[in-house]
Amino acid sequence: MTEITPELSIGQVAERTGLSVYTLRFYEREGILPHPVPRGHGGRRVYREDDVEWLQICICFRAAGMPLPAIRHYTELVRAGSGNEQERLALLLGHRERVAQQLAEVTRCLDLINHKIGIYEDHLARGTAAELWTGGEREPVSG
Amino acid sequence: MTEITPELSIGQVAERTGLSVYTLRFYEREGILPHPVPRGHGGRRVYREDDVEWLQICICFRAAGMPLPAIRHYTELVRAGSGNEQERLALLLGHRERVAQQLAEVTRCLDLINHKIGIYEDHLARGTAAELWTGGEREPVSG
DNA sequence: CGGTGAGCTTGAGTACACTCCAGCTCAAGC
DNA sequence: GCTTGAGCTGGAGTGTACTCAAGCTCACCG
Repeated sequence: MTEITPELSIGQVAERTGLSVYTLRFYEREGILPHPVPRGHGGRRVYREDDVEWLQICICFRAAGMPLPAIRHYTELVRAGSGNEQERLALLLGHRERVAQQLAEVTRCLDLINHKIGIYEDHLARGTAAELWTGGEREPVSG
Repeated sequence: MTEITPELSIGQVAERTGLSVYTLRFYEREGILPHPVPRGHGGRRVYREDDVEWLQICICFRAAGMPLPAIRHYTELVRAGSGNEQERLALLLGHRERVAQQLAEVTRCLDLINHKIGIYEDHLARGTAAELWTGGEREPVSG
């Protein structure tokens, strides 16, 4: 199914994920990967495409504000194998709620920024910029 | 226009904004407020509703991942008065881009979580949970 | 066979954003 | 008049998530 390249060095994983090699080693120490990365010649880490995919999920979780301990917790559940799917589901549901909240917050912020940008563009266009602080600047909040 | 309460203590501002008094003092030190907070009897900070509004904007910016130095920069432009509206606009436009990116990322993450939740709910409903890791777990990434 | 480059480990250092402590001042209540 | 509570200052401490340093091993290249 897959093309080739079953094995990846830490440098290649860094390149693919955008994480630094430092961070990859750090994540391994932190138990963020569902299994210890096997070592090849000279003790070098040997990653596989699976690991890159997993890391991309983790990156996504991180981007949504999931702290490393929570990711580790999820990882541990997966590592423990089947039998705890309820728990995994609960964890995901909880996280979904937090992400949805964050999404709402960020959206609200974007609205605010757009509103402010509109005011600045408007006033700059007609040269009434001097009144921005006492007039327009406060508008987004109070109204 | 406003009801009453033209003056607020740091404790009241903390209550209204959800920030701690520590954070409020910290933000002042960091130059996050557009003017030094005046002091009343016994050197106590005297805030006004304006400040609460400004802080709420800052909280919004923070929630969208704007670092404190960037907020300070914006604050400084506002503090400097009129004449730098182009710069403020540029700053806002730049920040909007970052926020939009973050929004896309968080949305993508929410999709991923929803996808995973769907898989777990599905499999739990029909008792095929044992195959999740080798089957469903990787699906959200590879497909 | 010496240098370069990628990787290894342990452990320390950094950046950011708070968070708290010690020791102080007031004002009000009992 | 003493305690309590809210606030003050300067500076130290904390938690999170990296990030880097020192000193090492290999494999490869000229």
